Amino acid sequence: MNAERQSWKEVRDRIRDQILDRTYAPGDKLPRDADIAEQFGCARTTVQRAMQDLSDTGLIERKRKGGTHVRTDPVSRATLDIPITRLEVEKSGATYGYQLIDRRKLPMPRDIAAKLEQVEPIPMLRVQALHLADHNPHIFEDRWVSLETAPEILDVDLTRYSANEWLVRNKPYTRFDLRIYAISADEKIAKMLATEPGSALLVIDRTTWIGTATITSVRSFTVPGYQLLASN
Amino acid sequence: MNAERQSWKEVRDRIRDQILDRTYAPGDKLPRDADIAEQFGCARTTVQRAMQDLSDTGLIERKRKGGTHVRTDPVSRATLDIPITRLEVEKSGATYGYQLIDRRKLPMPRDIAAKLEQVEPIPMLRVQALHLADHNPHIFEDRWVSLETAPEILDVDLTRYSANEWLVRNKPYTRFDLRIYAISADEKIAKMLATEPGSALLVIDRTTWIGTATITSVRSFTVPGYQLLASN
DNA sequence: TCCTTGATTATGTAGCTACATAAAAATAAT
DNA sequence: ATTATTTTTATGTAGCTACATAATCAAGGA
Repeated sequence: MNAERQSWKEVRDRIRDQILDRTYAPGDKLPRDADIAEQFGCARTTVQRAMQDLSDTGLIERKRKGGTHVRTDPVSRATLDIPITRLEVEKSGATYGYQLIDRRKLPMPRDIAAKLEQVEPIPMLRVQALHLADHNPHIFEDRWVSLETAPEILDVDLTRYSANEWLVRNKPYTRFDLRIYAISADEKIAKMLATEPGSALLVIDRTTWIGTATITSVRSFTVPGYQLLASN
Repeated sequence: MNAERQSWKEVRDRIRDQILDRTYAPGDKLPRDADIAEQFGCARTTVQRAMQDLSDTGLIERKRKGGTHVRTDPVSRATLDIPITRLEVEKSGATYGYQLIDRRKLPMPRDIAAKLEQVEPIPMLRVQALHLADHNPHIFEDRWVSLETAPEILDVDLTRYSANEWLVRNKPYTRFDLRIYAISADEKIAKMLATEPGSALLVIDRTTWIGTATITSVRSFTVPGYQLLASN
């Protein structure tokens, strides 16, 4: 007869349970996929999928020939979703507003060049804009856009549409880089976000590439109290 | 004869390219997996794997019977790795140091209860500790540990080993929740981190569960200048 | 002893088939 | 017309086989 079909998620959970209850302690070697498959009465494919998932989430480590080991130092691997700012605001139930502060072609400053991993200076458009939630400042973004990769941005009416939105829709990236930190608001930023100079702000630096070509680099200054959420 | 074997990653990249070059624009419906498979001369399984990956990274959306569509509002999905603090410090090349500030059984305060999604008050251990990098303050952690889920923590010598490390090694979680924000350092925290009151700090709130049982909730105050990195 | 080379082996991946499942579309019943 | 039911269909998943690949281990040679 045949055992019940079991999904790889069930198998994953059972293996995870065995790790949690110390059947397999940190550092221990797990049996070969084939053996586990036999033990569970399922196909090796299924075990492989389960193992792959456990490996992805950082609970185990797998090496060809070396076998599977329970990680001694499991990492917390969280998924961070960064949506378009407008959608984020609207999802919270607030009315979204947008305001262009400045837009001009400028030579690429040194620090931006570094972030873009760009040696040759390329023409760029600098766009500063404010995102509002219920008419209150929400995020101030200071953005540099490559005019080599995205020259069409020059024809976009940035007083009406945010570069954020236009780029995300029209210039999909293949790679990006995030940097999250806190700063004290200086005079200018404080005024922009209608807060006090010196208040602590969460800043999100994001740079995107398509292939090796640079698209854009943004520094987003969030309003005091802003929180980034993640989970698994 | 047979076409060359192709990996699902190649297939994924080719499909992604077609999306990037607007063969399939945002909102467009992609052909059925089977048709793409035929077009590419590979098995449907391979296309399925490729599609699954594109779906995971937020570029496309898939629905049974509904088919596959290019997302109109692609999300940036980043993976955030949060290692054990000691390893993070050591990886940066600095010497790690640890210092227990306080450790006591306390009734569970209201805000912690909320974070733990805990209705009934349970006995908890509060642990405050400082992580050092090259003898300088690096992260100050304010932690609440459930004595129901992790009673063994009472037997751990927390003056020598950090609760962070002990928990991560001994109490694997099945779920966690992250919250990242910025605060201005108050007197106490400033002193702890050897910085000025009012400086902007990145704070990481992390709560973990095993099943529905709560394990711990930590608030980590990072030293000024601390950065969280993520990428895809 | 050290280095190279080759065999071994556990995981990784592709292709196939078969069936499950959700959702849309078509049809029947009210 | 509107609702309920059935059929259709595209994705999702499991199991199988076959082969690829990387890491390890063992054997052989300088």
